[in-house]
Amino acid sequence: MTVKKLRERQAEATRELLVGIARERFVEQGYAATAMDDIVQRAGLAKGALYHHFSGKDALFKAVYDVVLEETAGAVMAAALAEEDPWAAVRAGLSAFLDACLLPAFRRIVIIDSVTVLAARAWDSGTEGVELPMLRTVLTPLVDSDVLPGVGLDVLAHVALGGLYGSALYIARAADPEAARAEADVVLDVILRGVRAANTTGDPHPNS
Amino acid sequence: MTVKKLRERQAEATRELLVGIARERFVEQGYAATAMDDIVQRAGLAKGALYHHFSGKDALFKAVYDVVLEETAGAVMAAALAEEDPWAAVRAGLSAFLDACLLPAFRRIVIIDSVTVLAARAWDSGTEGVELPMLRTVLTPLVDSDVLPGVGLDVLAHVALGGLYGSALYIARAADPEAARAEADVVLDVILRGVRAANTTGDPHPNS
DNA sequence: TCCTTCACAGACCGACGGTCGGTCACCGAC
DNA sequence: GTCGGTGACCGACCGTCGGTCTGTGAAGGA
Repeated sequence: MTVKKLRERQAEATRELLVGIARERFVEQGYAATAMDDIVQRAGLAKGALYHHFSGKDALFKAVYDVVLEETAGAVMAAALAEEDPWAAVRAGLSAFLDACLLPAFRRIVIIDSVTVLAARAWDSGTEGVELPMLRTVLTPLVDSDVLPGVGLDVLAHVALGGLYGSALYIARAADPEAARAEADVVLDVILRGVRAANTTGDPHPNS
Repeated sequence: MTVKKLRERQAEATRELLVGIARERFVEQGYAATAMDDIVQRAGLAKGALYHHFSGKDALFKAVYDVVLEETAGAVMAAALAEEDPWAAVRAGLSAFLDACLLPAFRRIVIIDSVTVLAARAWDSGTEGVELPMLRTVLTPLVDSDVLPGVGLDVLAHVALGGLYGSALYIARAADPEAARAEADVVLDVILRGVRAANTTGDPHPNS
């Protein structure tokens, strides 16, 4: 199956070319301000080619979105799964996420535009993204064990994701992203340690 | 000044009419799917009238956004300011916010569409919304006092706002909004009590 | 070699956001 | 009152953009 026919390879190449150009434009100008004609022209193709590979503008965005998301999701999951302790895993994933927030592509595609563009498709229907399952994986040990009693996994994942997005926006707005990242780190750490200390039995919480 | 000329009253009336119709359409179909022609036709006016009052589609949305936001922001602030204790104020405002999340207008306009539509205008420039100052007001006592040491007010407000948005999205997606609201309430309460207990000196945190 | 398949071309369409010259009712000045 | 100015509103028009449709030429199995 690694041996592909010439036609398939060419088609895949143009598809990736289109996704690449689209990604560049979406990140730079945003979804609404990017014209399909512009993408097509920069790729040296005609509109027919684009619509042969993607059913519409939103589908093209979705393809870009998937690539960008997978790039960071992989790093975050890897960081989290490398830890044994559930709390440490959360902490590590959180740090990896904040690193991702320093990348313009992640901010523009995943944080800003995805909400509106994919609203009708991914949320109203049963489809789900990658972030929530990811968060669920990381948070499950906390809910399953005796800590955090009576807390729904889904709600917790949503609230956590929201908090992460909030910090992402703060970093996105800041003049100095690096410094903002450090600030966000402090806040998230305080919240994390707070929840941990208050809901852990038999653990003398370190106060300073 | 309550005595207004006929022309002014008429103009204001049409302006409010347009905002009302626009709000209805934006909430029902979302920003992108709503056509200016449709709004104009439903209002029984011509396009010229609309563009006489609003510089563009985004300006019209901003007007709707301001109205919707002010409606809920007033309720949230009132609930928060009615409390003496800072933590109780946060708790009360939080509850009022979750109530607001049950309203479709707030979800669609403020949570979903505002992020993208007002992105270029409100974020890149120095302009700020109403939510963040509001949150800052509520959170200032916590940061100023000895609790939550070393935490930046702005970051905390952003993360808190994000968490609230996350819960809002969870409620928006849920089949049973009322039940979802209750779930979100539990999660936010756990986080709140956690942070409070872990960072309050001389307060024996109630564990159950 | 033929002929099916398919990636790709590019002219075309309808819809939508936005513009602009024109019209007419209102309002202050004399 | 009437007269000139103002401004709310009209609606035809334009440019752009997402999306469609028919065509075409090369790839590849028979």
